[in-house]
Amino acid sequence: MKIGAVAEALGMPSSTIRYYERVGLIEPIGRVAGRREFDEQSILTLRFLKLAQSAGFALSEIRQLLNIGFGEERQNNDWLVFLQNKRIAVKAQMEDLRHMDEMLKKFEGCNCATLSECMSGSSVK
Amino acid sequence: MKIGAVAEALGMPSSTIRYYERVGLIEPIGRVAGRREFDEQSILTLRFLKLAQSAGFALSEIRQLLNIGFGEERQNNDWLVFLQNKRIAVKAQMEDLRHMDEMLKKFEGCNCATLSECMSGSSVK
DNA sequence: GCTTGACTTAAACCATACTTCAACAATTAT
DNA sequence: ATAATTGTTGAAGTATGGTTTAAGTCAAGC
Repeated sequence: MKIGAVAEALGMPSSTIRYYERVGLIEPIGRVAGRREFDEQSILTLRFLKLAQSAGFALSEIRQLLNIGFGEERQNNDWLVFLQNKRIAVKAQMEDLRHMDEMLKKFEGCNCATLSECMSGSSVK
Repeated sequence: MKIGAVAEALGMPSSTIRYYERVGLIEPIGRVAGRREFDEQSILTLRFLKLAQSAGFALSEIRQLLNIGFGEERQNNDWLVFLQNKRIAVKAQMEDLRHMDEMLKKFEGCNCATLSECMSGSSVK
């Protein structure tokens, strides 16, 4: 699959994909006559990148996930610690969002004249 | 309460608070002898700002929440639509995070040699 | 043989969110 | 009283993150 098709399929510009390769987020893509030829694996990695990004991960974090995740480093427990910390961060983020949603819900239903009134009211801490 | 004390209390630099006022995120703070004097209301707004921010809202979104939330515009239903959209976005974000957490959990427990293997496996779509 | 898509590297761009500066004024501590 | 601290302004600068573009070349397919 050539870069244009991949870009189309994943909904990201080719330039971005080239950039990801350039900065080492994805493995160097094999060339056929100088053109990148993507296999399932690299496309999956790009898909993962997109998902992780939309979940709020920075490219630098995704890089860590991709780099230290598979291979020899897997044996030591840095990886495990890293993952656990990430999961804690994800849960904290979800907690923030839950809290925010509660607040929005309160806003939706209330008749407060000011934000302060709303925030100091019962259901929003 | 003066800016230094507020900054201290909320854990944000004074410069940031001045910036928020400058760009209109918070109401102009009344001055006493040229110095800002913060009341409960403005401190609550700052608190809200911090919370919303940690929940992943951009300042531009927070601005909308603060600007169109209270006052006459409250009467029309733009506000309601806006809130509903925000809540949908929040839920979508939570969904992404849930998905990400599932993936991280999978990584934690698996022995896959590659990310692709891991991602194409059973529990991660 | 020309359009289309891809290639390279370096530099440019855009957005977000602050932060710093200079120069001066008011407050507070000694 | 005077020195140290804290505050004021507006404008410009910085940091980070993530692309995107420019300029020039190359190869493939119609």
